Amino acid sequence: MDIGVAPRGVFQSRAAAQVFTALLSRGPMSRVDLARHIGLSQAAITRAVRPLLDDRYVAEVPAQPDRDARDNLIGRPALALRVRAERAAFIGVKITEDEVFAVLTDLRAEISATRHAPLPARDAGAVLPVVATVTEELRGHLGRNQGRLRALGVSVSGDTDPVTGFVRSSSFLGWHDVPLAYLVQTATGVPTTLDNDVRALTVAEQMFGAGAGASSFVLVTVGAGIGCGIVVHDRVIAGAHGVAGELGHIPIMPEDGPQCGCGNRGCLEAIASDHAILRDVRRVTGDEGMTLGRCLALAHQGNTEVRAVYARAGHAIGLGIAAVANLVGPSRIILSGEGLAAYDLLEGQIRQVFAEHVFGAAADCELIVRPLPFDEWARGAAAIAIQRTMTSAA
Amino acid sequence: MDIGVAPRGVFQSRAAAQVFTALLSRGPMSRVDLARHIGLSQAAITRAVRPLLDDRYVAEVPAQPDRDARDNLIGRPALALRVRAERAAFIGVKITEDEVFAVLTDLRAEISATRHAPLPARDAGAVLPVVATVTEELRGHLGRNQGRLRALGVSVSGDTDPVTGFVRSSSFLGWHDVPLAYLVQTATGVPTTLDNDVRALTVAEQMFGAGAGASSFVLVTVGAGIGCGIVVHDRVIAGAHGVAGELGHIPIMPEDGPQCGCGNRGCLEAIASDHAILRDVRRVTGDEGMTLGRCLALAHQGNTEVRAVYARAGHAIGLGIAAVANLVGPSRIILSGEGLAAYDLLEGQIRQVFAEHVFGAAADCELIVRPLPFDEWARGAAAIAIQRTMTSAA
DNA sequence: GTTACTTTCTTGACATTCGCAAGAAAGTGC
DNA sequence: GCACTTTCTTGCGAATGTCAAGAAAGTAAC
Repeated sequence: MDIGVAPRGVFQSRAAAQVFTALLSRGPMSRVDLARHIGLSQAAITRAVRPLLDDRYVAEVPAQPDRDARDNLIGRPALALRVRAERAAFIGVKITEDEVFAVLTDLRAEISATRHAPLPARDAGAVLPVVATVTEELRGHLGRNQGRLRALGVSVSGDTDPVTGFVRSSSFLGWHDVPLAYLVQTATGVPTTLDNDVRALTVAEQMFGAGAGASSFVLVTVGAGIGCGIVVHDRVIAGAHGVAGELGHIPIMPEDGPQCGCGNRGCLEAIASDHAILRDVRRVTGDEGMTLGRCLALAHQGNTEVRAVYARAGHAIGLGIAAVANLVGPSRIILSGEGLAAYDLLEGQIRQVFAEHVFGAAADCELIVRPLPFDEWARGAAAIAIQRTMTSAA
Repeated sequence: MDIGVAPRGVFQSRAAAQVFTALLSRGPMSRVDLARHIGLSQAAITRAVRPLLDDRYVAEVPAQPDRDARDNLIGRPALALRVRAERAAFIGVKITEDEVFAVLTDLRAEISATRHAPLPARDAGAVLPVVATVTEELRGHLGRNQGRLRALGVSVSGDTDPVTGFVRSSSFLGWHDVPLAYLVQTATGVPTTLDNDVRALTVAEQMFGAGAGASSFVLVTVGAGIGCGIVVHDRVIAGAHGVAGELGHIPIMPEDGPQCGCGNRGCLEAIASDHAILRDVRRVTGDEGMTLGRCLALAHQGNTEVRAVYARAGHAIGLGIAAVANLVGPSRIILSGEGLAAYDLLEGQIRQVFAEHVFGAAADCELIVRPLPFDEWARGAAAIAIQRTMTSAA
């Protein structure tokens, strides 16, 4: 029932917020293009843009050359509007089970500094000082032409409530009902937003990445777990009860598949996560000291049994994304992961199985592979903070 | 990019359309309740309601007794507003491979007359006269206190384009690029809208059925095929390329499952559709003359092998809806089907397997079983016509 | 019965926002 | 310098919505 509510964020009018969002995710544009794009008249755009110029959130740039048609040379040259990305700074923090990744970004979520720090323990008492420290360090990197630090976004895996800022439960961290946003805010003094890590990454891709411009797309992350963010009708699906995109736990081999941490057999995550691959390679090689890095090396050396493990994983992922594609019919699927080194081993299988099992016109969806290292996850948290601060009613 | 466009349908203002829609799907309400519900001020509601009263689309009714609290006795009694369902009439037509089902309905999609007619052949030339005939017969049932016939909705299975009114392809009917809406409109003289049959049924459930009030839900239909309509963010997912909700073709037993018509192995539809069940029962009984009715009878008599066939189908459906639930996290799942007689055989397995494989809080979603006979499918087509006519910009 | 009280509904004044249309601005091409 | 084209701006009116005051319609108490 959000018809009529105008998400305006820090801006005076809803139109201004729309203009700003369009410029953020689609890049510099003239007022005419903005009008076409947003569906308002040029007059409305002119009026909406003025306060953005006054507040120095956007600037006019002469024009883009626009190499193709020379049509563009006749008539009054357009002035493009671009976001002044340096106008504000944000920090994004992704908390994993053993490490904290933090980035300092501008308004466009471009990273200007990064910090990693190991976690001595997983409880909130141990995590908070680390977050406070990296925040303080990143703050030190703020130049004087870099706008003040506006907000901080934190993301963790698990069930989070973005509204109250509580981590309802996070199995990786072993947390239950932790008021993380409040704790981080008091520890750092920076206004803090919290969200699920995959949702944050999805929002980042939607605003600034491969999802920009698509009203529906799916982001799949393969790594320690298997995550999935689904955007439909221009919004991330949140799930009526806070759970959605659990691609990792759809049944792929429910009869005879490996045991999953959730209690079932044959979940995608039990077949294709890093942990599952490591487990299977240890089994086929009999080497209990096996590491992920050596798994990769063996596969690249041509070890048939190890390659078969990766093939099975790729097969399972292909089935999983075919299921998503058949159900939601996205315009794009973005495949990404923390451990990107294995892509060459997985991609062939994934694409082939996907192509086999996707139905009808759903096959027209693009399959994009986009390795997203851990810093990108922290960037996702920053994107959440940007979105919440700049374009959401609060 | 539909921000800002105001779907107003036949009404003057967007607010009026919102009021009408709320009254349609949530039943009679006072102006105060409407204001709370829609998120407008009472003043705005008063103004929006007046033309609806003038045009006799809604009427004031004294009040509902509201049995619970006696709080409601103090203060000025509220006047409830109800839709005058008899104000307009609609016809819904569902075309299957061998029969046409048609219903005459009022504004609330309540059925006042039905017609079935067999199809002599499947080509459009054979279907159109039948549609024209049943339409004319239903028109004859229009009483003089029943408002004039406003629109007609047709639904078929397959890939349809609601905007142009073309059936892009329908494998059941063997049609490709048939301008069905135009053809029906010229054959009957009634403004016609076309949509996919499952999407139509989903809209009907959303407006008038078990999906009313839920901003996300999933409708699963089991029968000749396996269909699925997904509502997220208050809208049916359409799919970027026109395909979505293809639950029937998600891989359940891709390794060793039965062959599906789509070319793959182990699609849900190849395991749990009527046809698949019939095929399997024929195999285990060795009786090639087996019919669906006798399958049911055998199962009810306790035939272990036949019951196992149904159990496998229920198992597969349970896995399928668990996959949907894990991905989109709906607040409800409505299980329905053309052939409802088998529910008692399937439901136990479905619920058990679903409960096993649904992840975390996604398990909080309600699982509602709602047999929907064929007339309800025709009603769905009428609901599409109602929605398109009354509440959509066009 | 009259009066106090509570809630619903209505109405007038005002604010916001947008589109339309006219025109100002800023180029190219001749 | 002039014709032309496209972009941007501005004045005005229409639509829509909120706020606040008050009218309306009942119950409850005296």
